Amino acid sequence: MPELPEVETVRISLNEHLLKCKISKVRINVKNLRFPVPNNLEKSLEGKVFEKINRRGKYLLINFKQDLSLLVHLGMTGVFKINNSYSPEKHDHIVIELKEKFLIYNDVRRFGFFKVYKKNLVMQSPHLKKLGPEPLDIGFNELILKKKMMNKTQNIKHFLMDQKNIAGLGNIYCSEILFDSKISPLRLVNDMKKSEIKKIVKSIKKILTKAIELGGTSLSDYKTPSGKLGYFKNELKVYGMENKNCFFCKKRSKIKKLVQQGRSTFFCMKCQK
DNA sequence: AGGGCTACCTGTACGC
DNA sequence: TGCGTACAGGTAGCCC
Repeated sequence: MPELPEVETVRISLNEHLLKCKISKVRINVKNLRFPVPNNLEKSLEGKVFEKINRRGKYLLINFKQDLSLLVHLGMTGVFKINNSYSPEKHDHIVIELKEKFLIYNDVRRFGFFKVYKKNLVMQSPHLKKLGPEPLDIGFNELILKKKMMNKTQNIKHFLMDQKNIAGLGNIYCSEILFDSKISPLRLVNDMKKSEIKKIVKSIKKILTKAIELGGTSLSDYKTPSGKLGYFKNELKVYGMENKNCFFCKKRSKIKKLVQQGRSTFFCMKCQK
């Protein structure tokens, strides 16, 4: 499910609902997520009070008033649900009880994970340490990307997908970003012109910002913690659009699908050079 | 050191 | 209807 816009939407929603709430009880139904749920998670969380929730790339950093940060990755199908009462559903792995509220972690494929850190150590976690820059930071620009591209021979789609280069882009938004910047996903990074890199940076910011405004993209699993869908689905121009007329050149060309590094890429051969 | 590929898991869609 | 297969928003950890 979740790339940067979805995780950011979840972050905003959790912040709205959980700030200052105190955890009364934690129940773990399934221990084997991507990594084992920390042994003492129930004990670590009970009695804790939610503070500001942050995001880095596709990771959530859930902070507590006490000296504790919960690092959460949603994998492919991880969702949080916030309800006033609890009625069990399939794949509810972690149920966190608050005063008159339940926070539930549900994850069909179990690729998500939870890890517990002391506040000052969470940024040192191996997951976060290797992440590239935040694409929506003001300081993120073509010079930073260009530097990362030096001496690399990969195609641009693969490059954008690598979290070491930029944090937060995934399979949907990489196709959409390259379509928006009219750059072919097959282009190799070492022969990209500065003007093209600039276009890509502009498209990254534009697409991600718009997607956050619309609450992310709901394909099958993804919903916000309060159960809302993400409406960027209606803005997708190429992802999942194989054989459809191209949004830009209309009937002159159809969207093609190809597989790069084992992942589907969608693009227009006429518009993207 | 750096890159490429696979495994992890369940659900769904599709062809036969 | 049922079975087999391919594919799905991600990434750690293996191998080369």
